Parts: sequence; structure tokens; C-alpha cells
Amino acid sequence: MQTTGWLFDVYPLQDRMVLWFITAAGERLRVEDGFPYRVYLGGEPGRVRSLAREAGRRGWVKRHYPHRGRNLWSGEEIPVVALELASYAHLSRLRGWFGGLKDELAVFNADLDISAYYLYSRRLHPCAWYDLEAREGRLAAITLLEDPFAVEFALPPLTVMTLGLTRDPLIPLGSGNSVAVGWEDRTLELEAPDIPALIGELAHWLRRLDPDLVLSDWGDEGIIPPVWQWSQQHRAPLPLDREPQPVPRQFHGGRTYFSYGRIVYQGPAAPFYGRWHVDRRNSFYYKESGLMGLAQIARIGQMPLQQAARASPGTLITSMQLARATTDGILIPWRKGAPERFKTAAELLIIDKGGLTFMPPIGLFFDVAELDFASMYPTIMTIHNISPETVNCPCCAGDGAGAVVGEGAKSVACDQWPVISVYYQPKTANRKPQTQNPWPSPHITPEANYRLCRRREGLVPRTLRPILKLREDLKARAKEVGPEEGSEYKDRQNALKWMLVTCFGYLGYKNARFGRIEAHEAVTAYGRDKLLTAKEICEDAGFQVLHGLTDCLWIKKEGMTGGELESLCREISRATGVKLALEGVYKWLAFLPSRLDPRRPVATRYFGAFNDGKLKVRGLACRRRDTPPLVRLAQEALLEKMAQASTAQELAAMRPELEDLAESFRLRLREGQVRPQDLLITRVLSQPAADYKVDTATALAARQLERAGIHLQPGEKVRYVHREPKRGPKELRVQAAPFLETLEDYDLELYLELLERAVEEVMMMVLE
DNA sequence: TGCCAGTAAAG
DNA sequence: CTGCCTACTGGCA
Repeated sequence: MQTTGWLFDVYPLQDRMVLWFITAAGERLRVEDGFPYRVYLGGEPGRVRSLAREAGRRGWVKRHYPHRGRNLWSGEEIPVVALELASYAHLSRLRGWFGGLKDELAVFNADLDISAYYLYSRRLHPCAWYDLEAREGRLAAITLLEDPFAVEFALPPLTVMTLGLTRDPLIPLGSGNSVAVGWEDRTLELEAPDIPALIGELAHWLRRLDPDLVLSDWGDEGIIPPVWQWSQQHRAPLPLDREPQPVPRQFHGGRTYFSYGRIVYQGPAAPFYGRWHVDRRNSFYYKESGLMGLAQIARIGQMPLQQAARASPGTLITSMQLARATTDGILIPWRKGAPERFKTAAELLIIDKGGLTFMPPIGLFFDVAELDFASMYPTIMTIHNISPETVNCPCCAGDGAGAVVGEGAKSVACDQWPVISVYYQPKTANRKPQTQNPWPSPHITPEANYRLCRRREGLVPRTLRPILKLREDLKARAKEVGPEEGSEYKDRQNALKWMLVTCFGYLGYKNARFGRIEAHEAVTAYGRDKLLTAKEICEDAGFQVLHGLTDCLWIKKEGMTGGELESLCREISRATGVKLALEGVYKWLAFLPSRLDPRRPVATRYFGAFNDGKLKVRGLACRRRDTPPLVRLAQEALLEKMAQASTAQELAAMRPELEDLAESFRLRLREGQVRPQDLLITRVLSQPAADYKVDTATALAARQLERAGIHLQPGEKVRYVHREPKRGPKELRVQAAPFLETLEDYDLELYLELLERAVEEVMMMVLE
């Protein structure tokens, strides 16, 4: 049978892959494809062959044969033996066996996700159209019909069913919570106490609607696990999957991990087989960029959509690097064992120089332009060829570039590095001459003088290049079609942004598959260099540089014009190789002082209004998730009002009105005209409730929940209201959500204080 | 009052 | 897919 189909779902089953397509005619088509998982083994040839034979005798390996693959680090082709697994279940046994051997074995491609490995090997992309031929349910031929990096693509029509809880997700299903099922514009509440009836109803609607997509709130943790467990207990069939064969379904518990310096909790996953289950409360990418964003990253990340929905940006970018490597014939080293040791203080010093900061002057400024480098770090990696294997590569070692490289350079540099935060005094006279040659040679990195490969383009640049291109195209397209139709393109480019940001972060992680500290260091060094170059060009053009932060500059000049700014951007883009764009011109912009030392500015707290009336607010109370909604609303209301003013006079004239606004919020608090939800403070639990040494409100709230039988993992959120403080024991100082029905009072003083700080934060910039 | 545990932001 | 730095608050000795 020949047909055109859109690749919808992919998953492994015993020794083969199952693929679901939505055909052009709207049919849901299931086909199987035999795919042997291949592990590659390198080392002493005789020993490798005998190990392969032994694995065959044990029944784990179906066949083995000599093969050649490329070593990531040297770029050279090396002989290996390919082992084809008899069943996917043998993969962990094989790994366990290899792990126990004492040999100097090089094991490759042993820890890849099976679906992703299949997609890489077959060069298939989910959510794309194919010409395919199937015989007796087996895939016979398949041809990709579109460019996975295309700006335009669409989803076929999907049948959608929604699932949700009727009450707070912390209340378990069956202990006061119920399920809400929705389709088209209808919703139905299914009462939980009568369990067989609930399962029956749910099964009925799944069968009747046969949804392609089940879009849930809290489905992964709150709905599917108990519902599935009940269906097993009561032997009541529940067709979560389209897959006719029995599938393994276990709800492995959630994970807590660190990412970008903060603790994150990822709940357990409950994927379906042959249809999509996306829990929008358990999906970073859905929250960030919706279903089109998910489809976008599944396509280019070559990862089944349900996996992509639950993946972090790091997983996605790693998947793209693995896909690139597989396609290029690069062998992927097996990362066995536990994470490595923590970084030493010296290593931290090396990595964490980070972005350059020019400190802003405190106060209110008018007619300020903001210039931002677009995707600065990923662009640097791409144009300078920075990748783990290109830094001080062996292949260019003899080229006599004349630079100090490698181990030596690292130890020299430490004390010589400049202070990263420069207390910058804006100046218009006595400018330094422009840097002539910002780096000694295009192949030698600034500061540390590492040598970059000039023979091979690195894996990271090869991976990033098409993503950067697509993101630029999507941005341009969004601008072209306007805000209405542009939102879909914006969502998609936003999804890509997170992959790009994380790619840089991953270079600095020892434990990342493609990380290397020197590469990370090289990127930030180029970044500092480029920001400095930009500053100097601005000053040469007569601009005053007020503030700079990693990849942004805030500048001003009397009587500056749009054209002048555009040509300034062009010049800097040309000089640095990274596109610098005008973010906008502010009518007014405020840089805030430190709260601890009011004479000192802080780099990351500022707010202002652009010429078009749009606000940009960073670091203020309303941007923090631990600010109660009432306080956030108050600050936002003040800012919205202020955004209407253009001049110092207009702003000053607004003062009485702003005072009234603030007073109205104070009054609401004093008179108790607030809903408990508006007083909720949300915080992330950094450790198990019992481990807290200090009785912070967070710890008290978490313990209160524990007593009610609700156990939160580190990385999960706690929400609570501060109660009247003088009412006896500590346990009563806060009241945790969801138990707010019984809330009798709140700590008026504390909330007034929080409100006052938020008001003061913005009002201090409005002159009397 | 000072120290330090705990938490969050912008890039 | 696994420990940025800096600013700030508040409990506790």
C-alpha cells in the first residue's frame, strides 16, 4: 500500500519500532519497522571479536560484523565491531556486562534512547509528511517530503480531548477531587467516589472520541496513575492507548535535579501509545510555546512529541547533537557510571567569569536606546567554530600558530583576568582609541588564547547553524505577517531560543555529553570582547553608554535619530560578526539602586517605557514568583499608569494619581477585601521538608502539608499565606494552599510591608 | 547586631 | 542529561 502520511507517534515494542501516521485521507495508520539496536565496540580486535561471540552465545546479540566509525575527538575513522541486539530488553544486560569487564573497552552508542536512535538512523523527523509504502503492516519504504527546518508547516486536523481535576491538584483523586473531561466546547465532571463508574465513563469517552491528543492538567501525576491502577484492580478496560498489543506501563516516580543553578522537579510521565498525552502542567515547552512549539522541537530534535513535551531544553539540544553525530557517522561514547565529582573552587573561577557588565548610573533617563546582540553565544560558537572537539584539537596542533595553548595557558591566566564587573562611569570625552584587532588571530581565543580547529567544523556549530537560521527566518516571518498571525511563528522561535541558550550552558558542564570547560570559557571570552567592541564603537560615534549586560547595551545621545542607530547597529554587527539589533528607544528608563547600599546600582533591576508605550520590566517585585498576586497587581497597575508618561514633567504630574492607586491597594488589604489566593506566596522547595534547619515560612508550609499527608519533593512548589503572627505556635504562622477555606486572618503588617516595598520600588523614580 | 541559610532574577 | 553569580530577606545566636 502506497500512501502519504504525517509521522505522528513512534515507540519501541520488544524488537521492533511501531510508527503511527495520519494519512492524507485522515486515516490513523499503524506500521511496524524492524530496527536492530546497534552498539559499537572498539579496542584490541581479537578481544572485541571474542566478546561479540560471547554476547551472541548469551542470546543478547543477534549478529555482529566489522564496521568503521568516526572518533569525535580526533575526527579519524576507526575500526569497530557492530553488535545487533536481539531485543531492546537486552540493552541493559549488555551494558551491565560491559560495565563489569576490566578491559580497556571503547563502547559506543550504548545509551541512546531507542526511539530517538531509530529516528536518527532512519533520518526520520516526527511531525513531518512522508511518502510511504506498507506491506502487511510493515514499513517497506519511506521518503521525507519536506524540509524539517522549513519555516512553514502545519498540523493535520487532530481530535482533542481535555482532562483536568475539579479541585487543587494537591488533593488526591478519590479523596475529594474529581476528573473533568472535555471535548469541543463541552465538559463533564466524573465523580471519583464511584470508581468502577468513573473508569467506565472515561473508557466510554476515550472509545467514542478516539482522541489523537489528550491535553491534560496534572494528568501525568494526578489523574492517569490512579485511574490506571483502578482499572487494573477492577479489571475494567481503559483504552488509553491505540496500540493493540500490551504495553509496558509503569509510573516511575518524579525526578529532582539541578539545572542552571536551580532545583527543578519533573513529575512522572504517563505517555500513551499511538495517541498523544500532553500534560500542560508538566511540560516546559508546552507552557513556553504551545503545541506548535512542541511540534517544532519534535521535528528538528528528532524525538517523539510526547517525549519532547516532557523534555528539558538540554535534552532537546543534546538530542540534536546526537542526531548530527549519528548522521555524520560519529561514534557516541558511552557515558557509564554516576555523575562526576563536584567542581572545585578553582574550576568554578575559570568557568564563571561569564558575561561582562557595565554598571548603570542610578536614576531616571530619557530617550535611551537599547541594542541587543541576537543569539550572541550560539552565534559565537558557530562563527568561531567553538565545540568540545575543536578547542586545542590534535589535528591542528602542529600548525605553528605560535600561541600558548592547553594546560599552560589555563594556569597562567587566573590572576591576570580583569575584574568582571566594571563600575562604569559614563563619559563622552577622553575616549580610548578603538580596539584594532580584537583577537590575536581568528583562530586564537581572547584572554585564554586557546587554539580553535581550522580543519573541521565542530559538532556544536554544525548543530547550531540550521537552528540559528530557522530562528532568524521565524522572527522575520513573524514581523512580516503582524502580531495576529505572527504568534505561531513567535512561539516556534521561542522554543528554539531555549535550545540555543542551553547549548551554551551545557558546554560548561563536565557531565554533559558534549561539554568542555575550555569551550565554555572561549565563548564567554569572545562575548566580553564583542560587548567591549560594541561599547567602544558607540562611544566613537558620540554615544554615551549607560549600561551593558552580557549582550545588551543601553546608550543615548542628544538628538539621535533612527537612521543613526540603524547604521550604528550595522557597524557593530560587521565588526563583531554577531547581529546587533535595536530593541527599542525608551521614552524613559529607570536604573535602580541596591537595597542594601542605596548609593550602589544593581545591574539587573530596571524598568522603562518604550516610545510605543510598551513596558520593559526586569528584576522588580512583579517579576518574582514569590510576590503575592495582590502586590504584583499593584505594582503592575502603577507601571501601566507610568507608561503613559513621556517626559519628566508628565511623570511628576502623575504623582498624586499614583499615590491614590497605591492607597487603594492598601485599603483593600486593611479592609480585608482580598481573596486568599491573592495573598499566596509561591516558593520552590529546595530540600525535603524535614531537612530545613531554619523555620522559614516555606519550611513551615511544607511541614503543614506533610501533616495532611501531602509529601512534596524538592523542586516542587509550595504556596502559603502568612497568618496573624502573634497567634501562638509556629505551626500556625502560615497556612498552606490548598487548605485556605479555613483561613481566618492574615498578617496585615507583613502584606502592607510587601506592598509598600513594591510601591516604593517604582515610585522612588517619580520626582515630587 | 551580625552571620548565614534560603531563595530568586537577568543574561 | 546532574551545583552560574549576585542581591536580598529573615531566622537565629
